[in-house]
Amino acid sequence: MPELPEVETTCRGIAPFLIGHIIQNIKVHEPRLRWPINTRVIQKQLKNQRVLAVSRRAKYIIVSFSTGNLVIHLGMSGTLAIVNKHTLPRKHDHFECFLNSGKILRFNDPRRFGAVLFEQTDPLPQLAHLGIEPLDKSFTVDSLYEQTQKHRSNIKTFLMNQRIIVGIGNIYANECLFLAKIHPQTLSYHLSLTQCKQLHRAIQQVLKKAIKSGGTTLKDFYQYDGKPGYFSQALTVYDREDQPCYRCQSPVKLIQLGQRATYFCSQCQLF
DNA sequence: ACATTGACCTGGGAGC
DNA sequence: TGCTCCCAGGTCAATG
Repeated sequence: MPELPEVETTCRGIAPFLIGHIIQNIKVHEPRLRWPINTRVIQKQLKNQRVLAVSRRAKYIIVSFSTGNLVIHLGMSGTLAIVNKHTLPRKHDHFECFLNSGKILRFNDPRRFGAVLFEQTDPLPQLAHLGIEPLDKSFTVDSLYEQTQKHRSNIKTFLMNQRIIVGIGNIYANECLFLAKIHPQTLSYHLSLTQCKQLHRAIQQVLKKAIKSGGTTLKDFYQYDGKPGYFSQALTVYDREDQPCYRCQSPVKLIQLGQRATYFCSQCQLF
């Protein structure tokens, strides 16, 4: 579930509890995530190490140590939480880091699509093929337009392709296209420069606003302190099939694109 | 080199 | 109440 705003929210939330603190112990309750957790390696590399930095790249969270990096992906249903040491583990708590402050960093993930890896190589192999950060200065209208001309898929699938732009998943792809008034089935190379301008603006606006709201909680996502994200209340088309469009009142449509639910207004969003 | 499809998992809701 | 079916925010390997 977690897209860029949720990962960013999580990252900002846990960072103050981690940076400068020492990992005293690690427990792996369930190593069978997307890639199996190598418990022995993680124990050896993290134990008694100080956290130097916490950062985000695409939908990955990177916790840096002098020995290497812990790379965490939340998959579809993963959350990270900071809890006190007496808080009992819940079902699907797969991984825990015990800090010298008495706090625990816990990774919970019912569907186990997430990942926890330790990497010593730089650059990190998981991140090698990732595209541009949409909130970065380098993400410009021109760079977006150039990319749209290079690809053959519809613009919604394009937006979700992590090799092109990172961090946008199904919810925010729908939301961005609604705000930009672009039909999701538009072929990316048919977009005009003007449409790219609108889309560029929409992407930054939607993501920034979602981060401010603490992300979107539909079902599984919670912030590091257990609070939900409040952007759900600001969703304009996602999960609103047959409900009136906030701009023109015509019913929001639902179609499948690239096997994903795609919501849009057929009156407002044009080719 | 692209774009598209199925597979990986569990849980919750709808329908019977 | 309980069963089955379908759906879910992501990614990657295997196809075309």
